[in-house]
Amino acid sequence: MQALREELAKISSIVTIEKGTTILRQGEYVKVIPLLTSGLVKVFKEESVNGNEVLLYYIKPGESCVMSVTTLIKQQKSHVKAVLEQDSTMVLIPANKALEIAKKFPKWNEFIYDLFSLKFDELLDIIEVLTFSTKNVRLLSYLTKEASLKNTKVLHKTHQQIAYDLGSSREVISRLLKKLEIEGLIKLGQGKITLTSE
Amino acid sequence: MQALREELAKISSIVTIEKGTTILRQGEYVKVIPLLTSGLVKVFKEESVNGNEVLLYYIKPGESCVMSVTTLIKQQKSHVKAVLEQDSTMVLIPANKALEIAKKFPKWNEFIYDLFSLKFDELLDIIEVLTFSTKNVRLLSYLTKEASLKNTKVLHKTHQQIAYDLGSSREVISRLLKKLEIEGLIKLGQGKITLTSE
DNA sequence: ATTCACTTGTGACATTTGTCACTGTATACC
DNA sequence: GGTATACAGTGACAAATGTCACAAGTGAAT
Repeated sequence: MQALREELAKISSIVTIEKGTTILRQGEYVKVIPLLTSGLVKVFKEESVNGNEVLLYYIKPGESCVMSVTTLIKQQKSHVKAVLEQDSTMVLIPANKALEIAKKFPKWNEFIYDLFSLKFDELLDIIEVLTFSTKNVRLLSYLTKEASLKNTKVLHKTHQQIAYDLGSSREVISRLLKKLEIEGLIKLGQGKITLTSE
Repeated sequence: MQALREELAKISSIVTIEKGTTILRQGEYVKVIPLLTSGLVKVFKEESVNGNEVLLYYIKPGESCVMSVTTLIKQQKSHVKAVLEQDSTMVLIPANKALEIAKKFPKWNEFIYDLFSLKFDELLDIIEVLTFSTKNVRLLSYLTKEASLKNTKVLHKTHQQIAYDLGSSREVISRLLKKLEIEGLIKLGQGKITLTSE
């Protein structure tokens, strides 16, 4: 594992990129495999026709972008979009070196498998909720996940932003949030949502 | 690649299992990695509370079950259910040998990565349709995928079966199918749906 | 204190989906 | 032919969601 770290340090570059930057566009080819060391990345699926999008999952520090890995191997265009949610630092592994790494270090494959499994499970959860639940369940699950990720009870988000993440409309989100507030699960403020843990 | 095949032949057993058998249950631990040589396997996600389920994707001949691979590596319970849609033959790779294989044959990892990428994309498609489209789009996409998979224009399915696969109800599916028939996209018969390709 | 931009609330309405309670129709088997 | 049995159609209704058109609130800057 130490050897792997040294090898990566040798062939990779480290960059810091600012919040809001799109580091991977849908339809683009992958040139590097990013390994996040600090910050947070959101991964979206864009609707093929309109410009709408849904949040799929986050990439946290210590994780990489599994989609980069596969699109690299299969030489195909990316089917997702990745945007920095916070200023982030990442190690960039050049595409051509990544395959060698995988061959030389079995640990690397285990790492990737682990990630795949994690993200696969997150997609499964989304599909389950989308299929069997109403939007307020989806919304609540989004809020709690968001809160645990940022490690806070207070989310600084507008209803519109949430609507984008969930592929819904602002009015619907507003109404549902209001309901959740009435149920006592959250407290609403301007551009701010507080989870009331009970 | 030849060496890999020989190695697999040495350590694995081949079995033929009949249609309808559940080869992997949700919550169960994985003991073998199946490699399908003939037949067809459906993979479902079950709702955690009720018994409802959604079809996620199929495993075709030449493919393996990616969920088996990761749940094996991570030693976790399966989050999906796999049922034989047709009588199927498969090579069973013992769990303890699978890791050795992965280390010895880089090709094996590539194979798994490819599969992962494929199935990941299918999940993304489902999420996209669930988020941005109505059920009739989802239904149509289901029917065409089903038809291309079985390589026929005639599907032998009842409305109830389709409802189960999509996690919906029979009445809804019936109504939507009727609409699709009026639009001229399909022709309905008892337990039978014919796609009219134009 | 006023203004302005951003954010949120709201009522009305159309669609979509799910559910219930039936009715009608094929098909196979006797 | 008659009759089960599985399969499909239907009407009525409620709930969920999306959309439109505004109204109202909030907070920062001047």
